[in-house]
Amino acid sequence: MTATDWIAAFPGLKQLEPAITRRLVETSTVVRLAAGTRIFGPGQAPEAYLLLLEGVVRVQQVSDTGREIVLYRVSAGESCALTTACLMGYEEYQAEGIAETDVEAVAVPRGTFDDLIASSATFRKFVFTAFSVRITNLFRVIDEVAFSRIDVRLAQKLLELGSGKGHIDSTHQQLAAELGTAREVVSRQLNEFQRRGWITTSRGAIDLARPEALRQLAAAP
Amino acid sequence: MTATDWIAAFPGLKQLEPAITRRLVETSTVVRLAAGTRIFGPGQAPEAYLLLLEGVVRVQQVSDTGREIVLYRVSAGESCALTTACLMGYEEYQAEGIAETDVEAVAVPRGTFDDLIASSATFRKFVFTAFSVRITNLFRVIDEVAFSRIDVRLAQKLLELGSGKGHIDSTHQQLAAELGTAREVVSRQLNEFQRRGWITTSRGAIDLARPEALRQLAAAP
DNA sequence: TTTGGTTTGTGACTAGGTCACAGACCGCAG
DNA sequence: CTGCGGTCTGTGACCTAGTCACAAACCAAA
Repeated sequence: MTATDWIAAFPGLKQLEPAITRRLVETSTVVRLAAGTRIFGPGQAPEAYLLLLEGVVRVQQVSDTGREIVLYRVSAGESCALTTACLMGYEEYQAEGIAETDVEAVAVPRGTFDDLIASSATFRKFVFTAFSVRITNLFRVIDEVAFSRIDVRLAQKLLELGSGKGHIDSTHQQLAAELGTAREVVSRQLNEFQRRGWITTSRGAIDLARPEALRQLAAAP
Repeated sequence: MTATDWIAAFPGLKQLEPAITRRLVETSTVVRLAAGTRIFGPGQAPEAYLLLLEGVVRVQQVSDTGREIVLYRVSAGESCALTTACLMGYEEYQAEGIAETDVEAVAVPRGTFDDLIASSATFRKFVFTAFSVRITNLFRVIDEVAFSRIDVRLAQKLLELGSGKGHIDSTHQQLAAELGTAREVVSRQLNEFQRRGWITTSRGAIDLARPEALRQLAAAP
């Protein structure tokens, strides 16, 4: 990945006007962050607009009582859109962003970001679409936390995390943090799933034995 | 309120460049909506950027099971920021906006909004700050729904709704929708508050007898 | 093989959401 | 004024989920 061709990784940016593209490429830098790095958090404002080339960033919230909940994830090809709102609005961010894997990203400085927003309708569309997706997503999170049963939510999360390989490397505690619930609750639900033969568990890992059964539960009203 | 002086109602817009101000005033229209009007909702995309001059818009979500939760309110002097994200990103909105009182607002057409974003740093700042505030707020909602006790949340809500006059005109059902919980739960908590002498209740109304007691509960960890 | 940290299991209890239904209250038509 | 229908509130029984305390299992490094 050289400094000049990363634009190709973002479908929404391919249509950018040539002069704009040059400005973007010239002033941005490609940064690498090790897994586990805290990218932003309360009292730690982000100072650049991030476009992810590789890896995953997890955005989560920690309550006063120490319980956690995952708000959303940013993957390759996406931007840290909400971070930007706070970047632009100078508000303090309540959530924190953690590099879940090694991350490679383009850091667009504040000034360039502002210029791009001003001068390119394509870039505006790109940024606002990203916003839009995240916000719709947040609304879904609120809906689920407030109104969905925990077994349904856990089934959904298992399918989401184990998509494809049918295997998940997470502790019960980590799954609880995903859902914003308590570890014991996850343990009990997993036991129930295992009793029904839907999954098999071992320390720090889960295998989906009957994903279709989970899918049926996940689709419950 | 004439068509030319409403800008004064928005502190963030006072610094706008004169040419921009003219453009904004000339292409926007002041609209009036009766209390109860549904301004936007699922399958009903907003087609203008709204700046509230008078009244309150309630943005809420209705779950499949019919339960509701209030996400936030937009008051005079504020903008329907999140709506705009969806307006710009062309995403379908999951939530709905209801005029809670009679509402007077400036409707800025999509084209003008786009022009303003492009040409005025002041307007950008205004819009992004509004975003920022809303998102921070949404994060707080998620935190409270996921981790706060219902008695604490109800006490907070009573104080919020009864600010000043110490009187609230809401049914238990409406309060439940504010918090995303069930009516019975609210009824029981209100009975408990009344038993302690903190409030007095009557059909469709609540009076705060000892707000300082509620405040103490609301501040609980 | 011991030791210490991490992960998981479990029982007892509390908080809160669900269900079913009863009664209270209110405005209004007769 | 008196019923009447609709809305609002109260309540008990029950279920789900979160909390607390503690034990057991597992793993890795000393």
